[in-house]
Amino acid sequence: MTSEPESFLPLPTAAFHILLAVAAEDRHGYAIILDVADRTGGALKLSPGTLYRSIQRMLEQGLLTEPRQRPAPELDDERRRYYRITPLGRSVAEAESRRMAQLVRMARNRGFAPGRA
Amino acid sequence: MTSEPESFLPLPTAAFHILLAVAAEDRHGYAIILDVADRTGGALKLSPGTLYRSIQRMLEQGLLTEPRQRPAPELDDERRRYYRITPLGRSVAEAESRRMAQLVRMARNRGFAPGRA
DNA sequence: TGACAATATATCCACTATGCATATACTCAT
DNA sequence: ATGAGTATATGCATAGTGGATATATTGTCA
Repeated sequence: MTSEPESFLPLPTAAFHILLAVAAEDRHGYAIILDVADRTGGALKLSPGTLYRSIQRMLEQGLLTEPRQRPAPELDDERRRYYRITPLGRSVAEAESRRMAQLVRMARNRGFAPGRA
Repeated sequence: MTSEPESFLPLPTAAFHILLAVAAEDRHGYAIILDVADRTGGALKLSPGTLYRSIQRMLEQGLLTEPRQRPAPELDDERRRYYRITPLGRSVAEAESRRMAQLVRMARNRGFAPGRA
């Protein structure tokens, strides 16, 4: 069995935001908090409890990996732990995107003025 | 204070599907289960535990009401309890639609091919 | 007729996800 | 040197969910 991306759906809000944060480049935990707050205009501030527990779970599930490579020492902060999205993480994020897009379409059909996505 | 629709976000998956189910017409619990299963092509089957507890919560929150009026006796099933969306429920569903549409847009920007919503 | 599936609502238990508080420790600006 | 900011981690309480179970009625069909 290939661990169907669909079996992870619906993805917890925090997990989806974390995947969005590391989509383009590796990021460490605190940088993820900042990225999410920034992207949502401050509407979603991940609490440390949610963030670090979500990351732990996602590492176990294989949605994230922790690359052993560190940035150049003069740019590094030893406290940081960096995270990278896996191919599975990418498929899951795509599946969740499709699920939500479909939900928005349903909402439009039922008269909840969507403001086209 | 007017009970900001945004304070309900993110809406639990079940709650959003329930609001979609009663958007156009009053429905009873079991009919909601069927509507959700039908709309999602069987992907989401609300369990009784989730459905009836969600409904209870949503009644308390003022997202749903239970109209006292029963269907004509010859069409009625006395066991049924019908639910209707409230104006607040409608605003909350609209706010959640906007939140999800925005999330889909973010996903597209970060390269998670969305299939336009 | 008798059995079984479907309709209909409700509660119990266990687990997951989340927020808030707390803890630790280092860095940076004033 | 004081405090804000950076950075990760855990403890505790609560909310949301699924699955099992319970109860009772209705419909199918062999």
